[in-house]
This record gives sequence, structure tokens and C-alpha cells, in this order.
Amino acid sequence: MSQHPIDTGADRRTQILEAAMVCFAKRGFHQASMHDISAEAGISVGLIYRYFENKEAVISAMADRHKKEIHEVLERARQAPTLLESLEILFTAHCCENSPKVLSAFVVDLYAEASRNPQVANLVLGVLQTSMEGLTDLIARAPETQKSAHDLTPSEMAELIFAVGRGMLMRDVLQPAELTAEERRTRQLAVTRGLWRLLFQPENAAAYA
Amino acid sequence: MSQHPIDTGADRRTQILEAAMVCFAKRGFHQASMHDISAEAGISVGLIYRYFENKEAVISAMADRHKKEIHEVLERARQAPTLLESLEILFTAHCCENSPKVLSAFVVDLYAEASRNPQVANLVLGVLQTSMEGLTDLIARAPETQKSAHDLTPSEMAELIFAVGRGMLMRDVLQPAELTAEERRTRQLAVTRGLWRLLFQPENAAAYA
Amino acid sequence: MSQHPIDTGADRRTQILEAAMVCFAKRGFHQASMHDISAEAGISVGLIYRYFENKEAVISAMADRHKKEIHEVLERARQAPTLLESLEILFTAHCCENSPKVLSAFVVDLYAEASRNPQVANLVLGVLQTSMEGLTDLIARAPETQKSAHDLTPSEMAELIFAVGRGMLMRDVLQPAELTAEERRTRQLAVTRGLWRLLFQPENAAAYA
Amino acid sequence: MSQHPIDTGADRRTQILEAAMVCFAKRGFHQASMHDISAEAGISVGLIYRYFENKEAVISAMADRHKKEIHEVLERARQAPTLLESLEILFTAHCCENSPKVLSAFVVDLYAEASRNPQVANLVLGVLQTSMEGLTDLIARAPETQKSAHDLTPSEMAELIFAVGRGMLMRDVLQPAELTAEERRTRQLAVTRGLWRLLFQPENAAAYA
DNA sequence: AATGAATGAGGCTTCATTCAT
DNA sequence: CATGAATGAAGCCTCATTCAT
Repeated sequence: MSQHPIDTGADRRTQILEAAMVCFAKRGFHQASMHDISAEAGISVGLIYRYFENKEAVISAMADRHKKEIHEVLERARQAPTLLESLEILFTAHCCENSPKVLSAFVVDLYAEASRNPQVANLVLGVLQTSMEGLTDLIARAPETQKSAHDLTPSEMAELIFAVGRGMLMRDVLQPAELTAEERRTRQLAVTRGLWRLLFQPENAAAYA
Repeated sequence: MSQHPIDTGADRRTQILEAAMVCFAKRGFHQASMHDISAEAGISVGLIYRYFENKEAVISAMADRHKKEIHEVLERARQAPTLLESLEILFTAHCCENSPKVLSAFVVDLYAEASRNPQVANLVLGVLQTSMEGLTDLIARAPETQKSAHDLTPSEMAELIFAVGRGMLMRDVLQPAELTAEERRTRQLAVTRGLWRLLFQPENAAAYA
Repeated sequence: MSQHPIDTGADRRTQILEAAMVCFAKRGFHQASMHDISAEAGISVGLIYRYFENKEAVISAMADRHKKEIHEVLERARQAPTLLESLEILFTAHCCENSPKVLSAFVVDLYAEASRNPQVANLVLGVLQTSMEGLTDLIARAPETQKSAHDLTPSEMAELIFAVGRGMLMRDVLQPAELTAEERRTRQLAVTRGLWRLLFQPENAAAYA
Repeated sequence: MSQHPIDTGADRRTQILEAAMVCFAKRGFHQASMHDISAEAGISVGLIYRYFENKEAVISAMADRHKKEIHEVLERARQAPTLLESLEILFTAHCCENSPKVLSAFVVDLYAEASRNPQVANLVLGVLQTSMEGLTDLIARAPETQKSAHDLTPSEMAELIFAVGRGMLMRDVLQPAELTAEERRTRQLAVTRGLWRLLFQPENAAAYA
């Protein structure tokens, strides 16, 4: 029945997490039932329990997965030639449904969960700190930073960038569902680019002088 | 706390909403049981149903209350003498648990709920649009804006300010619970002020020229 | 507010029972809530408890009332000049909503209640036996009976008449609600008259001879 | 009773309906709790919901079952050699607890339910109409009818027969529970046979001529 | 006498989890 | 490995009943 006669444990876990992501984004962690997930994954409820101790463990695994994805994105961002390109990579992953897996609603729910589950909170906090350090580093090294027309430290700049990222993500869940991913992305990009201009493009200031 | 041994209907509703806010912030909309709320309010479960049709209605009433509070804050912000003071008022209300009623976790949950409940989504969207218009207006009128060293429109500036506000709020739910409200506020203010400086203080740019 | 400054206990009881009848007919004994009844009566819930010990007592009082009404009808039937007129009086009371108080659905519910509440069962049984005796007596005395073309005893004839009466009543609750009381009555009368002809009009038989 | 340790879905449904019938007859549709039914069936509450969407659905299924049983009886009645035997078959099924499944109290409750639930009303009405047509047809074809000493049409005769059937059934729920099924049957048969004599045995009339 | 706010037990239903097959 | 029937605790909600005013 499965694509291959052999499903490794990892494949199954992935399959289940994929389904869980859909359900969690659609209904939220606690509104999505194990049955929902099993149906979405096309398997039986019992099978989920062979791969995850309980629902909590699915949520944790999901958070872990989120962490890995963010780290991957960070890695890709680090390898971009310019700071603006790095930012665009980060932005696309963080803000948009374009990214294959990260759905806004899921992330908002993840933060909501973090607010009452210290384990999740620590994980998300870890992701955040690593990302912050990564971005701060990128900014500090970038030549664009040297000529910026303001006195913000790289760390402050990174903080602002992430704050705006999260803010746009929160905003995104309010969009009528009819908007396409592309439309969402465009609207968000407009705002974010405003911040980038402020932070990294001194010529406006120069014009003023 | 109650002025008289007589609780009018409005008082009861308030009492219940107050309790619900605590429970919702502590456990989330759907994890908080009606029993939790009644216990927190010190009344019986059944009594809640004399004042609210069902749990959904409690959530809606809460969202309404949030709306009213935000509008009040907006009004106060409008009356501040300078733009920066307006922003500080908005910031304090939007970002901090200092504000008597608005708890970060509740707002994050509200957005999570909005992502699946169109009625809540519309309400939150309405709040957002009114607030945005209000702030855009404030910015457009403010003398500080005239000399800013960038090309962002008032609307874009407002968008950024709100995005950062939401972003800090999301960030706030990750704080270890031990932080005092004052500490949270300070940390958030540091970031936000960075943005304000970028937007409204051209002298840095001037210094650069 | 009440028609008279003084409401005797009896008046209140009647008022409540009147309202209860409406509610019971509309929703059934156990589906009708005390609140429904109080609202229908235009009084407060608590007041019902001043006149009736509990809901059970309201149901019992209702059954009692039913008993009294049936006995009244029986008395009127007894005074009719002919047997057929007696039967018509009984029929009208037993089968039709035309009668001011007896609603089919209520009676069916009363029997359903009787099937599990021995006290109600005994009361209904008592009504039935008295009525049966009354009707048997009427039949035995009636001159029409003497020339009937069959060998049924007056008791058997009464039994049949009541059975058909109950049967029509049960049938009545299935009628679409749009039928007027008059239409219901007409349809039921047609059937019942068939039985009366069989029982009391020998000329058909004569025609056969 | 179960043929195998394996219960197919259909078996479970039957088991639940069997238990529900007992509970409904004992307490009525709305007084019987889902817990009552599960206990009577010897299963857990939750399991009922695997086989029925909700309590309403159990009631509907029960009504359906009643419909099927009545239709079966009608079929059997149709195949009886004489009209009187047909009637006896109908009678036994309609009036007596002897019939394995049809309990008087259940049927009275079914009609009570029908008076408020249009869906149930339609179903019961459908059963009634089919039965009526079937019986009318039987009567019209029966040789016994040709020589009857009255002017009732087959349809009127069928109407009377069903009315008496329902009437006896209603009467049946008042019996003290101590009566055996056989005793009930005998008493009811006595009445019903009176009607049959009136309708189908012309010799009495003839004797009169 | 009358009100209606308040209580809390109990009903319906869902769902995480287990386990026999 | 996989299934899905089965369990039962827990959640939402209703409603008979009480009682302070």
C-alpha cells in the first residue's frame, strides 16, 4: 500500500508530522484530534502511537522540526552573497506560506503553546537565540552596515528585523483565506523592505544632508 | 472589591470576563474549561450560562473587550502632546503586561483563534485597521515626521510600528515567567525605541552627512 | 399586574397548569422545563414552587385535571337525549383539540408517562374504568342498543368505542401541524361514525336480509 | 447469544438497538440516558458513538427498525390463507409484547416523539400508510368482505382496525406490570375480535332479518 | 407573595489512549 | 507492522430546585 515495501521509522515519522502540520495549522494543536492526524496521514490512529509516545510528543517533534527548518534557513541565509539577499531568504521562510512547511497559523500556535509549556518555550527561545546570533553576526560583517545612517548596534538591528518578521506573521493569520500565498508575500514584503531601507540604505539620509 | 453586596448583571459579566482572561492567558481558550473559569471567578459553572450563551460567547466578549481597550488606548494616544509620547502610550498598552488587562499570551491566543474563527478574525482585523488609521493620522500630522531622513509614508511607518509591537508581544510569551513586568517592559522598550529613532530622529543622519 | 389584586391559590394553580399544558403538549413532560412553564405563565420560576412541590407534582396535578375534565365530559354525555349525541360529546372531548384543554399530544404523553409512573398509571386507569362504566351503562340503557344487529355486550361495545377513540387520538399526533382543528375533527369523525353505524344502526343489516 | 466472539458493525448496532429498546421502553426516549443504554448493552458509552452519530440517531434507527418490523408483519399477513388469520397476525404484532421486539410503551413513546419531531412523524406516517394500503387491499380481495352486513368501504374498515389496534396498545401500557404477556394478549384479543365479528361475520345480521 | 440569581448534579458528546487481532 | 474497536475521563451545557431579597 505504501510507496515502498519498507517504511523506515523516519519516513513514518515524517509522514505523520506532515499530516500533523496540516491539521495543526488548520485547527490548532489542541483542537486537532489524533484521529484528524491519522486520517490526514492515511493511516490508523494506533500507528501514531508506535512512533510517538503521545500527542504531546507529536507537538514536541513538530517544534523540533520547526527548529531544524529555521536552522537550515539560517544556514542558507549565511551563504548568501549580500546582506539583503540573506534577509530575503530569512523573510521568505519566516513570513510566508510559500515556504513548503511553515504555516503562519502553526507558528502563532507554537508561540501560544510556548506560553504555557516551558519545554516548548525553551525550544522556541533556543531557536530564536541561535537565529538572533546568526543574524547579528551577518549584520556585523556586512559592508552595508558600515555606512548606515543610524546608531543602532547589529544586535538591535537583528532584534528589530525579527520583531517585524514575527509581527507580519501574526498579521498574516488575519488575512482572508482567499488571498494567494503570492499576494500575502507581496504585502508583507512591502512592509519589511521599508525596514530594510531604514536600516541599510544611507542614501536617503545623504539626500538630506 | 465589589462596591456593594449587589452585583448587577454587568458586574457579573465583568467578573466572569476577568476570570476568563486569567484562565485563557494561563491555559488558552480551548484548554481552559468552563469549570476553570467558574472556579477562578468563585462562582458555579451554571451561572456563567446566565450571562453568556456559551463558551464561544465568552471568547467573543473577550475579543470585544480587547477591542474597546485598544480603542481607548488609541484615544489616549491621540491626545498626547508629541508623537513619541503617543507611541509610548500605544506601546505600553500593546506590548506589556503592565497594562492592567492585556496579557501577551491572551493576545497571541486571540490571533491563533482568529486564524480559524472568521468572526474573531474580522473583529481583530477591525481593531487593527482602526488603530492603523489612527496612528497613520497621528504620524502624518506630527511635526517630527517632516524632517525624517527617509522616504517612508506615514502608513508604512505605522505598519512597521505595529508589526514591531506584535512581534515584541509574541516574543514576550517566551520570557521565563520569573521576569517582572518591569523587566519585560524595559527589554521591549529598548527594541522599540530603536525603531522610533530610525523613523523620527533625523539628526543621526545629519551627523553622518 | 394581575387581573385582580388578589390571586387565590387556586387561581395561581390554574394559571400554572394552563401554561404547563401548553408546554407539555408542545415539548412533552420531560422536555418542557420549569422555566418554559414559568415563561408561558408569565411568572417567575420560583413561584411555581410555592404552588407545587416539584415538577412531578405539576405532572400529577395535570393528570388530576385531565381526570376531572373527563369526568365532566362523561357527565355531560350522560345527559344527552340520545346515545349518538352522548357519543358525539365523548368523541369531541377525547379526540379533538377543539376541546379547550385536551391536546392529543398531551394525552399520548400522559400514557407514555403512565407506562413508567405507577401513580399516573393508576390515575389514568381509574379515569378509564369510570368512563368505561359510564359508557357501558349509557349503552345498556339506550333503546338503540336493543335492535342492534350483533351480539356484542354493552361492555364490549364501550371497550371498542374507547379503543377507537384512543386510536384516533394517537393517529392525530401524526397530522402535519398545518391541519386546522376542524379538519382533524372531520377526518376523525368519519372513522368513528363508521364504528357507530356498525354498532347501533341495524338497518344496514336489515337491508341485507 | 453472539455466534462468534467477533461482532461485526451490524451486530453491534443491533446489540445497541436491543439495549436501547429495553431502556426506551423502561424510561422513555428522553429519560433514558446514553449511560443507561451502554450499561444495558454491557459496553462503554463512547462505543455507542462509533455506531450512531448521537442519541437522536439511535431513536431514528429504532424508528426505522420498527418500520421494517411492521413491514415484515404486513408481508406475513398478506400470505395468510384467510382474512381472519391475516388480522390475527397483524394484531399479534401490533398489540402485544409477545412479539419479540415491539413493546407497547416504546410505540406510545414513538408517537409522542412523532408529535414533536417531524422526521419521526413522517416515518411513522409512512409506516401507517403502507400498512393501511396493505390491509385495505387484503380486505378488498377477501371473500369474507363480500357478504358483510354493512356499508363500510375496505378503507374505512382498515382504518377502524388500525385505530382499535393503536387503542389497545395505548391501553396496554396501563396494565399493572404483573400481568403476563399471555394475559394481556387474551384481554386485547377479546376486544379486537368483537370488531372483527362486526366487520366480517354477517350471520348475526342474517339471524336478525 | 414574588423574583430570579445561584447552585450543582447529571446528561450528551469527544477524544487521547490501549490492546486484541 | 498495522488496524480500529473499545474504554472512560473530562468537557460543555441544561435544568430542577433553593433562597436571599
